[in-house]
Amino acid sequence: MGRQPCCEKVGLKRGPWTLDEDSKLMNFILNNGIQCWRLVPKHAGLMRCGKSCRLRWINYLRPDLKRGAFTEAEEDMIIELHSRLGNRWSKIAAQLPGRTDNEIKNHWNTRIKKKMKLMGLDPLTHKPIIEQKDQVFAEESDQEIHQNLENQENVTYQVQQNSDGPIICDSNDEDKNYSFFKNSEIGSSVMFQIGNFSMDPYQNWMDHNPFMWDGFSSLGDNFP
DNA sequence: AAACGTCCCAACCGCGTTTTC
DNA sequence: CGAAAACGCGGTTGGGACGTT
Repeated sequence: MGRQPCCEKVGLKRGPWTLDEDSKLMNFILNNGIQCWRLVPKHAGLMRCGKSCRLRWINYLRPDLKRGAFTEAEEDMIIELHSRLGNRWSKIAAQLPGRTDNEIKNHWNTRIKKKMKLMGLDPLTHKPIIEQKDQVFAEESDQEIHQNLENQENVTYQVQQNSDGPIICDSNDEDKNYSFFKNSEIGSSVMFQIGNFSMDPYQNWMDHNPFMWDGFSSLGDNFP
């Protein structure tokens, strides 16, 4: 023995909701609340399954939905939350009043992903995308890293402007310039903790670059 | 104006978890 | 306690809207 089936599977309507269906569902829920989604379509006079009613209510009919375009602040928050929570859209939506998980997911897939790629960031990892020419640096630098490892603890580079945008320069060797930090502030310094470098230069970059959403760390441990 | 391509989003699908019997 | 349905979530898709050729 288990639960009763949620609805009769035959004869159910699918596809886009009509105004009449919306009206019936809205009126029923506003007058009766939600006790059991299985019973909602039956009592509201709808030929839909409870699951479909639930989705329609949550994503479209709920009176507290904000609707309209996402603001810059909302986008920033989504990016930050995604970097911490990954594709846990319902958790992300819980931090954005009036927005649904479906809405945020759609916005992420259609807008924010592209925006991040344009910024040179991988939407999956939120870390800079290493281009082909940078990979040459990464490969060449491996040997150098190990040489430095024997000589000093930290290596400092400075971010400078050239015709192609920000580059970092080895402060100890003016001939060595690397087009690596495209979103970095001109004049800032970059210090690698050489002692923590591994054999994999790509992993080194992932683990030790100093530009990883530091501004968001203030949000602390308020998230589950 | 028509054909085609791209974008966007509502809705569906399938799966893991929770709840109920 | 196990079985089965409800629930909730994330991935995917269908098709309308819009832009481009």
